Amino acid sequence: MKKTYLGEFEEVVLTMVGVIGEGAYGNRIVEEVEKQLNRSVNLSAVHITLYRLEDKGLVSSDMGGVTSSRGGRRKRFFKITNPGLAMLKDLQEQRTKLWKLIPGMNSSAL
Amino acid sequence: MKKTYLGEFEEVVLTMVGVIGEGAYGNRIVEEVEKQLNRSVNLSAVHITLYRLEDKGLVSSDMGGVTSSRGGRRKRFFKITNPGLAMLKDLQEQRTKLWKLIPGMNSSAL
DNA sequence: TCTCATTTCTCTACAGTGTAAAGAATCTCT
DNA sequence: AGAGATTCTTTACACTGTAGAGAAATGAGA
Repeated sequence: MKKTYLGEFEEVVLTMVGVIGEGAYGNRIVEEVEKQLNRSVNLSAVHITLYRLEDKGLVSSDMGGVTSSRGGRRKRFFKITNPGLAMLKDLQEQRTKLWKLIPGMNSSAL
Repeated sequence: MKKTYLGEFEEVVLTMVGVIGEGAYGNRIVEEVEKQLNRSVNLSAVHITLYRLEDKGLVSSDMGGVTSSRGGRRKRFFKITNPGLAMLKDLQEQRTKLWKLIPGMNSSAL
């Protein structure tokens, strides 16, 4: 649990963990980012970012069971914490407020 | 004009330039950030960020006239460009879409 | 006009974040 | 037990966040 500041990609990953809900882990998050944002990302970029989020207390993790149908290392599952959700809400509130003050921004898009 | 990626503080500054509209310059932006986000920022942090935004073509700048009532160096005024506004719109659209997918997020806050 | 105080911009520096690549660990199947 | 598959972990470096020092330009007063 370090600073409370959140970088751009950290916010993306945190958001995806929230969107996925149960069963969020490395490759699943990569797929979700590519599907939702149409943006290619690296698996280890996601992992290192998840660790940083965990250091900040915004996500928590535990190792999954040995239920894999196919071979491979055990998955580490992540889920968003209450502070993590609160941070997303703060960002949401902050931005919606500001967007309404910018001429040329379409408020009805909200 | 370099990459198109936008960091967290870069987005804040870009947004403020959009909010202020006419007459956005260093100290004015500092004040606006502290007022809107209740967050203390350094003047040179704002400046270096403005230059990076200008490199990316998201804001443009020109020097102000000699109309200062009190002494001091001339101001450099910044304004948001069309690509800059388009980027904010993209971010807005992207996030509102994702927020609606997260259980526990209040969509009515939008 | 010269110096001073004021205001703002510019440069330098370093920690934090974004991203990729290489490698280690652990599982299933034969 | 060995081979292949899948995922996690470590290492590394460019980009972004932030602060501090200092240079430049303007108005006021001696």
